Amino acid sequence: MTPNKRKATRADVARAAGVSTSTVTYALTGERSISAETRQRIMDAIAELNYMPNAMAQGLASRRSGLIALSFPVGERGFESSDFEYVQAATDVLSRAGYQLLMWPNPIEDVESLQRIVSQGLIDGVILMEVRRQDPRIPILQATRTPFTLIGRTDIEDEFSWVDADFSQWGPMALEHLVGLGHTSIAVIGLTEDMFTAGYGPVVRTERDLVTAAERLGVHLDIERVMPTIRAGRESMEAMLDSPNRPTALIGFNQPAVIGAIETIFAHGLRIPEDFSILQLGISAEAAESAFPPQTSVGVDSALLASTAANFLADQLSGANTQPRHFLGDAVFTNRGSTAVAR
Amino acid sequence: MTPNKRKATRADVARAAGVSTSTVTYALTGERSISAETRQRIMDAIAELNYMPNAMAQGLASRRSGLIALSFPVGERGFESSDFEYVQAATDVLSRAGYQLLMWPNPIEDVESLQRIVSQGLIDGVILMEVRRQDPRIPILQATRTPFTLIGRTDIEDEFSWVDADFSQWGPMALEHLVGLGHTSIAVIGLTEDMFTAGYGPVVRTERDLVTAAERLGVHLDIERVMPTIRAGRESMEAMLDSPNRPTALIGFNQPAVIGAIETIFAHGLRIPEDFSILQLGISAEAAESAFPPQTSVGVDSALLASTAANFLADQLSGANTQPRHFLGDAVFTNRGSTAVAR
DNA sequence: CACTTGTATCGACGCGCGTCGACAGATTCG
DNA sequence: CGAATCTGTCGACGCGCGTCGATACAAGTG
Repeated sequence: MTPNKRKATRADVARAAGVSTSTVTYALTGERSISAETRQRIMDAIAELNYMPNAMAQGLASRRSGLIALSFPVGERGFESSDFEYVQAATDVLSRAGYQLLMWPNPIEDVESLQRIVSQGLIDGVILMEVRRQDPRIPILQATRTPFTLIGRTDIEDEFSWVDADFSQWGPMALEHLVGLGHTSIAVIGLTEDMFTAGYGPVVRTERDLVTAAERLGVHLDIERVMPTIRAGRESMEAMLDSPNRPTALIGFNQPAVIGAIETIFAHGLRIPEDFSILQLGISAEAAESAFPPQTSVGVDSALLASTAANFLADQLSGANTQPRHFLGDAVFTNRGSTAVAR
Repeated sequence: MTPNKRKATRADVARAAGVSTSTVTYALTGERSISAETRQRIMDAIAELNYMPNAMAQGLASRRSGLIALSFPVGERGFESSDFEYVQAATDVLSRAGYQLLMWPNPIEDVESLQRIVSQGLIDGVILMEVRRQDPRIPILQATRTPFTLIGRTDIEDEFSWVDADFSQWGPMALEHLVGLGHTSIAVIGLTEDMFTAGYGPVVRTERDLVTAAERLGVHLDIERVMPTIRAGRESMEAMLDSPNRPTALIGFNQPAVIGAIETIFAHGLRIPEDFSILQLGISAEAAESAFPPQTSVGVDSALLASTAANFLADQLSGANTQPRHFLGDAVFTNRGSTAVAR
């Protein structure tokens, strides 16, 4: 309550407690043993003076900032609401481990900025989102010896710690659900090929696994690769509804396009799910629930991925675990009522 | 390319350039005049050594960290996708001004954590989101003399810098659009009263202004205050569709509830917008466009709000402007086709 | 009892930078 | 032409903390 002009420093506490400044530090960090009564005197002085260690000075002396950057490039596809689930989950874990999260929404290509911020010693570690098969951010982090963890995978999988969805489960799980409802001709709205190759590898396998599962289950698949726009989705669905082997269900792996597809389905006088079933892959819970109708989905628990990644990084920084670690998140099926028995 | 063990420091640069360390600093900051040739020698040495000032040391010496915290409490209503628009816009402005954005998703009530982080001297300023009429975060920031700017308003408006939507425009603008289309009985799905009073004042006025505008325009308003859930929205709309003075249009100020309302409208065999018009207030562009059908809306340019707030704070920190500043963002009408002429 | 081990504390130094006072030389002014 | 001012540079110090070696003393060891 007394209006101190200056913030209390370690020296003030030492003076008030009648000890030396290093003793204050040891009482706080526990790096060396301190008698109970001395510690108590120090704690009293700290409470009295409202002392709080200066983060900058700690960082300078200890060479650790307590800051972790989260690189989530906004890129061409913009935000999805699931991105926030990542941020939230990572923040929770990291703040419990004593770290703060720094936002880093710069594009993947903006390597100079990344270079700058890690060279400044401002950051103890980095979590990378939207990882590409060959990601330009990684060489920089390696060169500066900055610990990092990926949410996603690169072409080289073994050298770094990463977490990712187990995409191989998505196709089979989605198909089995629809086939179980009696669908035999199923449309797939995926992404254009260049977005796959520019993007990252495991996603490509999703489609391959879809085809394999379709052959095994003996159903017909009509795979369309469309741009992630509402318009492209409309046109694509229009074509499929006019085709001879007209599908009765849709697996979507491209949110904007699926929105267009839904419009087209309604425009044809079809009801969802009575006349046409929809199942989306990798859609966030929020988006799935606020759509009309709410979308049944197969995806991953993104909060789990993010918190696992955060834990990997925290362990690495504390020295608890230096080896690269990997985590594949199981596919999660959520029925929200947008699929039904085939007519 | 040479594998330096240690990071280059200011002393290394000084040695390489044959000057003193302080001269290096002055060459970098421009605080004192430096001859062109000396500056060039220093710049060469910097490039050669790949020198980058240490952020912690700079922070310690200058008492400024270059970090700005963004407090966006997640609270009971969770994320909206528009939240990301704020983050993105604020980051852009601040990074241009040389600041980094720190995420601070802790709840409003978690004042000890806030207290801690600002007392540590880790943060130069704070941007507050989800501001309440009496916000517990503000006294803490004042006590620690931490500059801050609000996105939203408190009961006391004049003492702090803030930016906010001009809610008073929303109701009239929405109503005039609908009345212009011939609607005379209009439903309103708003928030429950306790969420208003717990929340912040200006929102309350939105509703008052709606009523005033309705009287002026001579139309009938059916205002429902419902919980922000899909279920509550269904029930509310169900009741309104059964009422004698059945509305032909809906003004929504409660996204989850409107989703439920839309389901109900479809369930009654009504088409949007042919049989029933919908206009939403304060919905983010992303949410409005990914809804079915895309939602015509009246709201605010949230990116503009956020970047204005960021500019206010940056100016305050640079000493360019110490006075509190205010900004009211004009209402923005976006026609996405969910309204039509009344039948 | 002499010696090692352990406990509790102090003092000095370094982390890398910003800033202030001092100073030599060049320039301007009356 | 001497004094005042300006330009360019140096050296020393402080920011607040972590850490290491030294020290004084108590407790355990043979």
